[in-house]
Amino acid sequence: MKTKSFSDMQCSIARALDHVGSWWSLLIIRDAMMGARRFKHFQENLGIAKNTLTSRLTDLIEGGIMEKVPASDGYAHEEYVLTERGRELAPVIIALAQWGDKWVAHEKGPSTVITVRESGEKLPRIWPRREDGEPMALKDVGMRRANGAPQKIWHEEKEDPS
Amino acid sequence: MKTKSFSDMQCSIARALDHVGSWWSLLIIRDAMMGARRFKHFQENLGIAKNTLTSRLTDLIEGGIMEKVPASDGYAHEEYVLTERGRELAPVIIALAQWGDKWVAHEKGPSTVITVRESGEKLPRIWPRREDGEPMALKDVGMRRANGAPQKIWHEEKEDPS
DNA sequence: CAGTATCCCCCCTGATACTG
DNA sequence: CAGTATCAGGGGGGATACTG
Repeated sequence: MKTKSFSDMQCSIARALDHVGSWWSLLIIRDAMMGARRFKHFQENLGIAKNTLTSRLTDLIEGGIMEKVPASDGYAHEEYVLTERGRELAPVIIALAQWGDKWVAHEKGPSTVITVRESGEKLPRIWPRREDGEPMALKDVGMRRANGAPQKIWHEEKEDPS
Repeated sequence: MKTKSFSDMQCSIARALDHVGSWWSLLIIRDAMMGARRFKHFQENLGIAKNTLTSRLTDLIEGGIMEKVPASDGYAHEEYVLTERGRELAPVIIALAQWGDKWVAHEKGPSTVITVRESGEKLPRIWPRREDGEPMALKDVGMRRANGAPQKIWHEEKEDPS
């Protein structure tokens, strides 16, 4: 995602997107979260071209999201594992998966199943909550631009004709 | 995001990504959530080319994420608003914003502030939780491929040499 | 103001062949 | 197996000019 890098935007979302890079990145991260560690695994499971995979992995490493480590089994090859920064993308992945499940499910059903590991139950929907832990209605979530950033039109209510 | 559409993958995440389209889509959705409704608003705030914006908006409408409605103020122009399907992308947006805030913040601080509207407090971190509502450690979240889908390497523990 | 129409560029991606 | 190198394409994106 170049041509107009998002990284200089003073917006957490844009900056996050800039780091995550391209769509492949999310899928690579997803696979890594499911246990993929080796080049071959990513390549086979994603059906991605090798050079593209190399490129994406490099980006992810430069972004501090993954890192290259010696093989866990003592073999010569190296492996790719998520850093903490990368692992903390889990809420993004989960939110995407749950949205996809609900709104654009495949006819054969979801392929990625996210669970509470100990109980084996499906993970409850990830959702904004109040301080007390209660899930809240989306309309009760406020989003606005902060002080420093240019405030243009909006701000809470939208009924201004501009 | 073509060349290899993700939509035929039996993976909720890939399918979600396919619908959301390109990175611009997320930023458009973000702006819509903050109250932007008019072509001009999106264009000015995002600094996106007009034809590109048209293209992205069209995609979002075709994907059922936004819809075109008559202007709320009675003017001739039309406006773009999120559908329920689109609004439910909020967890994705929020997760991205919070990740960006934490890991790749702009030196001037975050520009997008997400709050609990009534209290005005910063929204608690969106995070996977158990059935009882307690937030859980990421390592306790399970991700695996479902029955129908090809199960390759992973599955819970990763210590298999393949 | 809200687009549409052109033109062009360039990055992402894929395919193939090659190397340690 | 894990990449790197090279070549080619396609689409997303930008700039500008034009229209209702």
